[in-house]
Amino acid sequence: MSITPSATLESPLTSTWGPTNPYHDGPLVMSGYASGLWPHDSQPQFWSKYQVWEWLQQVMDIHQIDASSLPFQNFDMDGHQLCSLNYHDFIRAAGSVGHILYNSITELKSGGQYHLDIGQLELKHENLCPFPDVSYPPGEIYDPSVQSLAPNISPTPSSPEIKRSFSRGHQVKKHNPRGTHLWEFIRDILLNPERNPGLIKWEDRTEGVFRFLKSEAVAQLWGKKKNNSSMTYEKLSRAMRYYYKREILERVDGRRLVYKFGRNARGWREAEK
DNA sequence: AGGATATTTCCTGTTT
DNA sequence: CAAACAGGAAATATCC
Repeated sequence: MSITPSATLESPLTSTWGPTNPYHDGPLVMSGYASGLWPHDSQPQFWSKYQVWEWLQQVMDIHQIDASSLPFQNFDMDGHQLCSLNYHDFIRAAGSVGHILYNSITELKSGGQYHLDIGQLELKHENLCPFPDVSYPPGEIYDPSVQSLAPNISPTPSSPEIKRSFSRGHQVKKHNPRGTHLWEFIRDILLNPERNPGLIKWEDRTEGVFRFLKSEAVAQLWGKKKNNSSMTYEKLSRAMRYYYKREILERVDGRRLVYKFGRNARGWREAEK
């Protein structure tokens, strides 16, 4: 599997994503996925090149790794090709973050279960991470600044256009304050069990019930995303409660720290119902 | 410039 | 008692 040195370096996806990105080298580079359109309902094998990039961006977001340090050009491929890469391919293509990406895609491939005999589906034990990861402190507040991973893969001065605005088909609809809405942020963490340091856990996957395991850590991560270091679970939960009225979340009383996706929350289901 | 949307911040009271 | 949960109000941040 060669990493395809990207012949089509600047494909159609290189428009620009926000000429107004106020924080150039800021801690965050903003996520780039269109709200509600995250293709989690499809198998990675079927992702388009664009979706592969969205996945890359999301994994970077969740790990608080500056996405500009990731050579997206090395992933100029569709989901089928992505799924054929082995661990070393990822290391070659992404350096030290390669193993995170590998774990993520492996998780998605096996977790996403079923057919598509592309020849993988090896290892499917989420508890058996084949590679030692940067494991976040088990019971500590996950310190986002611990980018112990690929802190520098040469900050590629040539601004890697992770950007979006793929005028293809739909997308770019509403407006959301900086990238993702809170519920999408939560959903995406849930959908990335790979290196999710036990922040949130599914209680009932098919029903959309989940529980915060490390509420304050999630709040910190959310705050990090919104560039708000004073975010707390107290405040985050207020925002969560506002979702009840909008039916993005359903109330789950009795169980503390437990929420459930409502009819207006999209993209969290396994296959679709 | 201004309205709409989505939180963020604060707070008082209740429940677990 | 220490967390969570509940919502109302008002302040903010972004978007378009």
